[in-house]
Amino acid sequence: MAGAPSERRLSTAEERRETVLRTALGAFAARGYYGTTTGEVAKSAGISQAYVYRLFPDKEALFLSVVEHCFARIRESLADGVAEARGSTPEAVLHAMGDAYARLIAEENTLLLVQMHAQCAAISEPAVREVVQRGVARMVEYVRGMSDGGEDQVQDFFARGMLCHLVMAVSADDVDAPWARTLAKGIRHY
Amino acid sequence: MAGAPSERRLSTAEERRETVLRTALGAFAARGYYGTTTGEVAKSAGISQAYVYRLFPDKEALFLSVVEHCFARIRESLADGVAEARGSTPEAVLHAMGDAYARLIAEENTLLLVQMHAQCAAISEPAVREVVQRGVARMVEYVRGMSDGGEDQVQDFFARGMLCHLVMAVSADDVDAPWARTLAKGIRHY
DNA sequence: ACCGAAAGTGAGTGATCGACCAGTCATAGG
DNA sequence: CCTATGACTGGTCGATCACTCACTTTCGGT
Repeated sequence: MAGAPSERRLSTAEERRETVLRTALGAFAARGYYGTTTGEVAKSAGISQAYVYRLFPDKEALFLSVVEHCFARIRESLADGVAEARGSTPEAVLHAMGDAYARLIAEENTLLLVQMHAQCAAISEPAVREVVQRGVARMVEYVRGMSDGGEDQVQDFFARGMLCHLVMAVSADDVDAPWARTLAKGIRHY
Repeated sequence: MAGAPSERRLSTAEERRETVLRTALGAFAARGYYGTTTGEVAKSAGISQAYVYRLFPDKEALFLSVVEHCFARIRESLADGVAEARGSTPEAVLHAMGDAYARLIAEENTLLLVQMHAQCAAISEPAVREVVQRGVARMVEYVRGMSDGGEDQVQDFFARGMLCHLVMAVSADDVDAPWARTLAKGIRHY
């Protein structure tokens, strides 16, 4: 495959690890930590199930990697939002961040779904809870720091983000009904 | 059946079904639909695993019953809130509803946790999605109708409700840090 | 051409899952 | 007391789970 002689930075195993990470993201997005099997992940990554365990110590570590990758991607998109509205009012910065986030999950809604599943798994899986706590903590402080918004503004920002989870869970934007329109109002899905 | 001389409304099987429903609520609250086994439910209900399948056709039906029971309990608490602020301004009614909901999940946070897991399971389990859609739809219309609030007010109400999920998932009220205080601010946990 | 290391897999391990069935036990009506 | 009915369980089924290991293939360096 692409026997490119020039700039190959990653070892082949490292490339595989990234492939598995990406496809595992899709798998975990659908059925979560408990509902996803390592066999499914392997299959969708095009490798044997045994090799998953060469790339990651166990299922939990794989899931944690996926969740962390997910947080990183979201942070990047928030940074994009900040870049668009640098130095504006807190309201403008928060709006730009929300918009960037909306664009991100519009083109890759698995990120949002993994967030949901991670929060669910955090309930009774200490290792997951720790990662989610750190991820959320960092995100809150980033949003606060970059927007210079007040407590209520920052809180509203995350409340609105969580509302996206509900909208996605019930497919509110596929439903043509008043209740669905109320929930999804103003949530841009590009 | 019901040959009981005194006031026994439910047949014994019906009683058992309710017992299983209550304990299953606790089990599903912890590990969700995929992560909870019928064996665990049976054990915590004090019956054999086989008998779970006499009371419910399968695991899915049991989970759906739990979720529906959950929605019903929440609706009751919203009604309590309405009763406290009948005829007031939309803001007052919404606040009373939120307060009643907060009291409910303070004394039985499993209801909140099941809601989270139900939304996650709704992603790839059509039957669950249907139940959650109906439950949420009914809730939105109830809140709108009773509060007479505008679209934005109703939407904010549910956004705030979803924020509770995040607060619970990361145990924000057990963490003494600015980010946690920002998220949990104003969320009454009695 | 050869070799050592890394990439990758087939074939399993024991454990546990949801679901089922044959049967035991308690009880109420006659 | 007898018997029919409903509550309830032990034992087990095939499938599937996370995880392991012995093994083969690929490939870069010399």
